Amino acid sequence: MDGTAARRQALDAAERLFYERGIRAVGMDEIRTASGVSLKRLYQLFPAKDQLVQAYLERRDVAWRRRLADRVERASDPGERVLTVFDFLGEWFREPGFRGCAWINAHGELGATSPAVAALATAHKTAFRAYLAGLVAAAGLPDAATDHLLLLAEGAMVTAGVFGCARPAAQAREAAALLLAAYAGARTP
Amino acid sequence: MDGTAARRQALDAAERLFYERGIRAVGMDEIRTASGVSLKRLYQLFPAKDQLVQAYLERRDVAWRRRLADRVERASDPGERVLTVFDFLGEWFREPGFRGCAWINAHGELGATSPAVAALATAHKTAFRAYLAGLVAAAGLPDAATDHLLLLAEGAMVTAGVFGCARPAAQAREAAALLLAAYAGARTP
DNA sequence: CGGAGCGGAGAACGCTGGTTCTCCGGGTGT
DNA sequence: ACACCCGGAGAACCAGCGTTCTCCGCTCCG
Repeated sequence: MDGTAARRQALDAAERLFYERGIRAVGMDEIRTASGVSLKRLYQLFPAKDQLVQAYLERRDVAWRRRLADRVERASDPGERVLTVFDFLGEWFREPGFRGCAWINAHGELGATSPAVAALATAHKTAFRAYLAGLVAAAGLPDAATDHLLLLAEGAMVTAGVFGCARPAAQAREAAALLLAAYAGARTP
Repeated sequence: MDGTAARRQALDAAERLFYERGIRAVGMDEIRTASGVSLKRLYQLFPAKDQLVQAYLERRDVAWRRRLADRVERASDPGERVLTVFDFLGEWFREPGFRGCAWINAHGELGATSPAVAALATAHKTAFRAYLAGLVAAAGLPDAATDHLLLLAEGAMVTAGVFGCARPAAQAREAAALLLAAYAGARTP
């Protein structure tokens, strides 16, 4: 097994376990068992658990935002694209094992004690917000819409996580559609 | 020091430390030092850390919802009351040491391993939603408004927590005001 | 004044988990 | 064939922490 394969397997196991159970609840030993990568190798690849945690959050950030973008691009109308974000959320919430937003969870668990984790969480949310801002601009919506939609999306993530239910995605989509209509109404009264 | 005073001091210290740093990051020894309650007494009052955690979440739930209700009741107009929720959030976010919603954080950290914590988090959010539903009904708004407002409020809490900034409260209030106008417009077009 | 019980301080205990070390087998170059 | 290196398995080490125990002084009652 070469280095990149070991790295991938380690990150796969770490991602599954950290997300499923929380970061501090998972020991390195368990990651070794789940990944089949020996402790020695694990510590060569990631000299401390912290770094494995950071690599997990970074890789998941890239993958999550690519999945979002892929899903959104299946809609062609700029106005529709904004709402597609909430369809994506609904599909995500329905996946088995969904347990809320990994960055919100990591921030709540470790944000106070690990500046690196806190920074990765804000970086992820900043990137998500920037992506939304692009959709909002392309749809000709007012700038304020970015933050309104961000709040609906974040609210849907936590609510779905805490209640273990996908409905918040549809409710957020409804609210977003009402807001979109309200912006349009205000522009051309 | 009698039992109820010791209990209060223990919970005060636990609440401050658990909220500030995360639950697993705080040891019983630290709670003893911060509260001045001996370990022996601590374990008489709360036979295990779990129970102290649950008592913390329960007491904070009551206090938080009372503060919310007190703040909202300062507005008299039913429509205004709904928006006052977001003013309350803004004041909360601005308090020194604000670090997001305690129940969202606890759920992210322990929800997967402690059914009791998960249940307390959903109970708190259910109670908050029920309170919103009362305000929505009193204002004559459609039922769907409850969940829309809930999502905005939850989104504001996480966003303020992750970015360490109070603006999301004002943005959520803006979005809520737009939604309120949209409901009114739909009812009397 | 003496003993008994209560409570505090902090040590002790056992377990968990992050990190390192030891031992060993298997492949490789000469 | 033989020395050598790489990597795996798992033990070992050490610190932190939940929980319990020991010792001691104080107070309260006879």
